[in-house]
Amino acid sequence: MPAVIALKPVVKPIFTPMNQTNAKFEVTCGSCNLRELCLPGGVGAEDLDRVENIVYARKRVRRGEALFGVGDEFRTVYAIRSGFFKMSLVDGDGREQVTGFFMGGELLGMDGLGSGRYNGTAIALEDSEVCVMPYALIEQMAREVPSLQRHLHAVLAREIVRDHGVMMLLGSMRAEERLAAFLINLSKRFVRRGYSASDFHLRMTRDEIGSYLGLKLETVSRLFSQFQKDALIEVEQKHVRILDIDGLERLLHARN
Amino acid sequence: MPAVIALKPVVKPIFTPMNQTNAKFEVTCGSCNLRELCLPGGVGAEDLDRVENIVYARKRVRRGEALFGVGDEFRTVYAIRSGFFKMSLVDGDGREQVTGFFMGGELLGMDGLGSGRYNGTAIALEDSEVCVMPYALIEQMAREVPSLQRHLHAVLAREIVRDHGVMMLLGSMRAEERLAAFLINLSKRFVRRGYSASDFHLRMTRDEIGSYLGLKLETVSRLFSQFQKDALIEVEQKHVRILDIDGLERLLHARN
DNA sequence: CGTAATTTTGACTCCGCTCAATTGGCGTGG
DNA sequence: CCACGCCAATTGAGCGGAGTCAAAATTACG
Repeated sequence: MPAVIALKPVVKPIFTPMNQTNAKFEVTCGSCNLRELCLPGGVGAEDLDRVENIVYARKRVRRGEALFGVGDEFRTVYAIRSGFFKMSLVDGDGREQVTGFFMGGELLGMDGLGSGRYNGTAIALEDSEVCVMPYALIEQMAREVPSLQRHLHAVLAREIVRDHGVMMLLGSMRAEERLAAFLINLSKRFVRRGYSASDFHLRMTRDEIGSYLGLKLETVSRLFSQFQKDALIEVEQKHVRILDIDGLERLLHARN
Repeated sequence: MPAVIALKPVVKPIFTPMNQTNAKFEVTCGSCNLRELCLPGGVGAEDLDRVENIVYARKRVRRGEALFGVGDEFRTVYAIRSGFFKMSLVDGDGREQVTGFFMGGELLGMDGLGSGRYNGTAIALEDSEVCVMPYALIEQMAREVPSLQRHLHAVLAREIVRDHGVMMLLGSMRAEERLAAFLINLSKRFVRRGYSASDFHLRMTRDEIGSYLGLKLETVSRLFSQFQKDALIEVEQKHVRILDIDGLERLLHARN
């Protein structure tokens, strides 16, 4: 604890609270129901009170707003407390690529760590709240708490593994397989957070889904219609109900 | 130093030298010309002699052999001392996806860190030599040497950024743009290692290039032929000479 | 309540895939 | 050393899946 307190002054002046009430937190990591999914994942109770001090502030991000943008100086990592985000890249020619969708307990901004600047833009797809964790504090704490260090590495590695999965999806699946994989993935992640596995609200547009899956929005829309015709799902705008998850799985694993 | 020595016995029994002479290293990190690209990248001279102890052994891998395979227990990270590797994934249906090609100074195996098992297979595309670095040692040393910790994180983050680049490539580029991007990327990496930017030997097959780029081998072959017809490159089997790098760049950034 | 944004659907096109045949390299063994 | 066989690469012909362009329908939002 003392070491952390000692470090804070160094970091503090940099982080001027941007727009919101963040002084005292109603919820600490210890009582946060997303803890297991989040950065303090593998940290035992004995170290948790120290690790909690990593959370420097809370920040609200309104739907449509950017949490950070490409090229912004990297200083902090964000944990999603509530809400939903997309991460995207734009190359020199204005081409957008959505690299992922993120929900409660997941971490944003770690890719900035390589170059000192965020490599992509994080945009809230609904009103959200994040925990602000200065990287300097994480670094410091990771040295002192091995379980945190281990978990931090695991989180980074898991992001790499996830990306490889997306590469496989983009590199070797057909359009309908991609959408099936996408729906199954969303379903699983909702379940882990206590929501329905079969009934959920898409927070992103067809265009954003298409960008993520390497398809055009028209193709995504057609596939939704076709899945509905095949009694795999029910879609009404952004509301999706999965009727036949096994059917989706079969579609996904169908050789050819 | 004492701490490291103390740790070694714990780890040692696990790592029985597999097939090669690895007792004494002719080359240490300090005198390795790939150091800047490698794990000890940002580590100053004062800490280098300690960090060097991370390299537990050297290992030779013959062309075609696997350095590790999917599902193998994760214990070590490998740094490529010489040679060339491909990393690939196979999903349940036998579908292969090449997730990357790796050369001198680059790290292999870090994705295993998330789950305790390697997530993909690393196969040597030419006779190669790697430095074997037990993760337990890296972890330990990262706690003691902040510059190593920082660099380790940076390396992980850069892999994520790289993967996002590939996602953009797969998700929103046309075939010829993909191949142009691929050639430009290879060229840059060869240059950093002191090889020719314009004249190199592809160590992978058309099929492997295709897998990486989300294309079929026939398409890759046709594109090589077309690039040659357009006087952008000269190809003869695995030998490539870039004649017009600007032309390739233009092709890459041509909107539509 | 009106305007903009998103989604759906249709018709047509074209890029990259499939299938197939041929050529070329390279290592192995007679 | 050459012939054989195997694997990699090239090239062609034809096809089909996803993209493009366009218009209409529905919804979201100020």
